[in-house]
Amino acid sequence: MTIGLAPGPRVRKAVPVNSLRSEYALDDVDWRILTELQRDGRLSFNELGRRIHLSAPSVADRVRKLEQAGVITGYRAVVDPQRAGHGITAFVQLRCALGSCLLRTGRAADYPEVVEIHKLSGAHCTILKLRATTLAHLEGVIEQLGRHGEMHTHVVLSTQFDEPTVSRPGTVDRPVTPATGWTSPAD
Amino acid sequence: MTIGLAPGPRVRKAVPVNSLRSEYALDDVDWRILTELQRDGRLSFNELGRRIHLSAPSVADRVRKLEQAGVITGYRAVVDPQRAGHGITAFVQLRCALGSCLLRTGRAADYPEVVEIHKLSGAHCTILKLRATTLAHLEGVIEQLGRHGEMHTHVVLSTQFDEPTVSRPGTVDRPVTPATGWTSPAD
DNA sequence: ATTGAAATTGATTGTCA
DNA sequence: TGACAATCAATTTCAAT
Repeated sequence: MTIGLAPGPRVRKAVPVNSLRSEYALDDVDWRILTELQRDGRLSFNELGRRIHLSAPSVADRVRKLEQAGVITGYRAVVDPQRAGHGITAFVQLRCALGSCLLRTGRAADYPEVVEIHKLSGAHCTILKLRATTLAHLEGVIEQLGRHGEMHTHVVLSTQFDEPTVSRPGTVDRPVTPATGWTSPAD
Repeated sequence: MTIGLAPGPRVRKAVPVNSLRSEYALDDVDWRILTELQRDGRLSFNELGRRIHLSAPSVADRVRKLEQAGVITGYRAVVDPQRAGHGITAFVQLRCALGSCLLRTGRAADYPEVVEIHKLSGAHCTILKLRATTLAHLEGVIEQLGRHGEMHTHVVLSTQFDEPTVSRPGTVDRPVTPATGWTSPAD
């Protein structure tokens, strides 16, 4: 009963990552949809409508508009890095040498270990989030990256919280998701 | 055709976050499933099986095992923070005062703005990722957080890459997802 | 693990308020 | 815009090979 119940078609495509830079105004209904869909991205229009008290055709329309407006950029399964063999997480701050900035030269995205790249204000121009299988693995990546400039490495000992969910601006309804599934690399 | 095609049932529940600390060994098939499901979390067993050349019942079985093993922890819609009104992202490093460590006292998870909490090695004991609607908003949060210890704030100017996807350890098949939908707070 | 069949559920359409 | 009802299509699941 906990397991899958019923069959039925569901073929909505992942996401046409169309970028319409229109300022889509989100109302209450939109936010309820986003909340539910961030909690369970596989909800059917039927079930979703049931939860937010709206008819299936209506929610379908809303969802499509949210997708086309670029608010919803996709649907994905969330994989626990630990259980998938990527036990090590690290943050790397680096100040790029002018000529060899990682963002321009090395194509940091070429490293599968690089999960995030952000340009920052402050002394260090960039912060990277890395994910590696072992410390040895991490060491290798760090070594490679080191060529792109001065860097500071911070190895994550444990992750207390990691919830990409976007919540409604004026609301403090964080679903209090305890760090389930997130553990120390050493535990 | 780009839009939804066909109807059909799909009621698989979000995720029984059961924590079975069994070392589930992932083989090639598992990784192909994870890859596809991370790309499109709404794939049906049929379509998924079609893509990895496996029968629907088989993939269903696999997926269920991956869920129960805690490898797949959920399915969620991905929302673009920018388009959802959260234009500001920031990293905060803080060294907790012994008595008032954020992780123990303040329940950092109570702040909806706190999206990630990691304990670190190195001088600063913790790194937080924040998400706010405006700089003023961020300022307020920072101020609150400041009571928990010495901290360094880094505001994200732009995000080049943000792909939570977990890739197969030995593989370098990163889908080269350009920073679509990720832009500077100021653009 | 695959193939087949049955049952169920979901998506979509058109119409009305 | 949303709700309702009906049609159609695809999926899930179960059985047996």
